[in-house]
Amino acid sequence: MASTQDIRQEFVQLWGTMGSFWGVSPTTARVYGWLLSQSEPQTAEQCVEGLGLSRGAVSMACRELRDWGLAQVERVEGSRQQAYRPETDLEKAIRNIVAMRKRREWDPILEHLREWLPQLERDRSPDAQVFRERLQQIEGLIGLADSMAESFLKGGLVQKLGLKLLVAKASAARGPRKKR
Amino acid sequence: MASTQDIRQEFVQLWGTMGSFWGVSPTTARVYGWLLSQSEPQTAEQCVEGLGLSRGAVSMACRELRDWGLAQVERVEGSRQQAYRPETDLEKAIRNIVAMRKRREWDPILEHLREWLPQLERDRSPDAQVFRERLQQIEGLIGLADSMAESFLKGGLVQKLGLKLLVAKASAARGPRKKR
DNA sequence: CCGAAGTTTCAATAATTATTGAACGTTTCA
DNA sequence: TGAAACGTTCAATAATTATTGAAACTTCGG
Repeated sequence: MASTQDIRQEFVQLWGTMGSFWGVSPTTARVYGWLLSQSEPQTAEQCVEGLGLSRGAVSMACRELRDWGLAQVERVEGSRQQAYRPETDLEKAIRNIVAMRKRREWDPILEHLREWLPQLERDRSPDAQVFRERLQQIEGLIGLADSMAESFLKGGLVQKLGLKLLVAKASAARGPRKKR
Repeated sequence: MASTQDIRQEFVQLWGTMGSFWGVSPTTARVYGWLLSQSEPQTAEQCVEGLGLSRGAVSMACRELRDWGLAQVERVEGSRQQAYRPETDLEKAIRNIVAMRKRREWDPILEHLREWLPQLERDRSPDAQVFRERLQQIEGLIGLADSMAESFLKGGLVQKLGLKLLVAKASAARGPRKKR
């Protein structure tokens, strides 16, 4: 049967594979997972030992975590060491990630689309017409996603929408029983 | 000034960089972009010429697009060639992508979490306690994301929620004028 | 059944991305 | 001020992922 230590390692590994999902390297994600799995803030040394990474890799991962607002650095009492405290409010963590990816990735795409659309209007060929319509559709959809992201960043979309969905899900489960 | 051809190339390139966003290789994403940018379904040969890719790469990209439900294959009249027609309903496209990623990536994570949680209860140390609470939080949040994804897949979340947001956005723009 | 036209496969290679570790900084305190 | 303890950087290297292209396969008309 798996010990807490085993599960911790498996969790850290799994969490690492999700790195690409939110745009960081597996190592950075693993370090965040490691921090989350511990009750106390961890020093770089502890991360090195726990994860089998090089000193440099831990340093870079922790810096990236700080850039994303996913960890804070603290001084350890009576030592020169630093310890990293993870952001444990996951909704806040997600909000930080969404904000950064939106700024870095979506916003430039929207800009490009809005720059291209007027230029395409000058070409009256049916082919260019279709292309323009497609870009317009894309612009609309990404614009919508952008609004949703913004709304999420401002308030608690998760609270409002999430609760509604959970209630709906619960009542659906209560009513017609699960098939099979 | 940029011609339609130039813009098409830039768009295809940009679209390619978004591949990692939804979990396919840049080439696959570029081929989808190319198909979207054309008014008529394209043969493999046309993709090769338009994108400067090898025959094999186009073949693999198109297969992946079919797997994701993002393109259909059609026979060309009076020829043995095939032509690829892209899914142009973008909401449907997104739904396909969400469905596949959910199945491939989120669902296994949820399974693991639900397998680990009971095992952690046997360890009564305060450390394991904290770890368990963190995993519980994660499980709750991913579970919520899962419900939201499911709701999106079933009905038109975009229609319902999107319209609401668009209206809110429009009225905000009407009221207080844009700053600067 | 043959061969031409087209498509797919996959081992080899190229390109990209992640990781290391040794050298360089910085801080602290005797 | 010096040296020990710790942190950071980045060029070199390793690992991973994407792409090619030549060989194998399929389909179809004659």
